[in-house]
Amino acid sequence: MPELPEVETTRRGIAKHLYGQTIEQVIVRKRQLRWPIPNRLNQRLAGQPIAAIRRRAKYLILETPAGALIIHLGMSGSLRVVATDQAYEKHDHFVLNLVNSKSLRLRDPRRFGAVLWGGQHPDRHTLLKGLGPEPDDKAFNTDYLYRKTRKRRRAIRDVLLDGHIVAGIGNIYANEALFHAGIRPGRASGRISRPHCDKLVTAIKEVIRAAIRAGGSTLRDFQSPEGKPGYFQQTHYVYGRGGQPCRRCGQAIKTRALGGRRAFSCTNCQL
DNA sequence: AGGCCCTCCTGTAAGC
DNA sequence: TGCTTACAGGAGGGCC
Repeated sequence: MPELPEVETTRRGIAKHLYGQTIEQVIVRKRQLRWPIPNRLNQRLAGQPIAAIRRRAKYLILETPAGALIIHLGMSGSLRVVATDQAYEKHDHFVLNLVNSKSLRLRDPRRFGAVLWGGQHPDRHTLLKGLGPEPDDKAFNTDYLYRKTRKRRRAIRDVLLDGHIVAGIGNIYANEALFHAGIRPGRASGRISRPHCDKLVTAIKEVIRAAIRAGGSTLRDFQSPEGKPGYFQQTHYVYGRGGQPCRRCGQAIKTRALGGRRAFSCTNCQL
């Protein structure tokens, strides 16, 4: 569910409650998420101060002197900080109680999320080590995307979803960025010219930056840790707008299945 | 090695 | 109204 902007919104929302705090207790209420939550997290983390909470792609990394906890929200995960004595909600699977009587809770109805032990070097974890650059990284530039797509037949939309090429982009922002760059989602990525790669890189950086500013997109499940919705979906040009008029030219937005996931485009504005 | 497909799970909404 | 079905923002893993 949550893509980079929603995960970053979550990070910012919980960070202010976590900085300088100490973990009192770890409670695993349902161990089987995408992978089983590791044993002994309570022994590892009880008494540990929270040194930082970072984001890499769609992963959140909670750092303590004893090691780092890696959290992924999957499709339906959300994190909130509430009073420890507040009743659990349905699907609250993982809990970090803090010494200040606050509680960080991971709620994840579909259980595609993950809680993993990252040790002293979470960025070397199997799931993180092969990730591509962040969209806002200087390393994610025209030359890089051009090079990565040469001789590739894959649809450009699917390339953007591949975290090993660029980190954190999901179906919403892939479709939105492609609209702004004027490229159809199904175009073979190897056939995209250098000027269009340039447009696309710029569009990705802008769309992601704007979405973070707006607090992400609220679709089915996502809300920020404060319970406020994200507002970016109000500025979607194509995603979720099948059949509706293009905001630029008025032609109906087309929806099509691409690799089992929907792709949205305006066939007039995008070539 | 690239690329395609399947899979995990529940909630929601559309369709009949 | 109520039952059934399709689909959903992720992404690793298996297979060709």
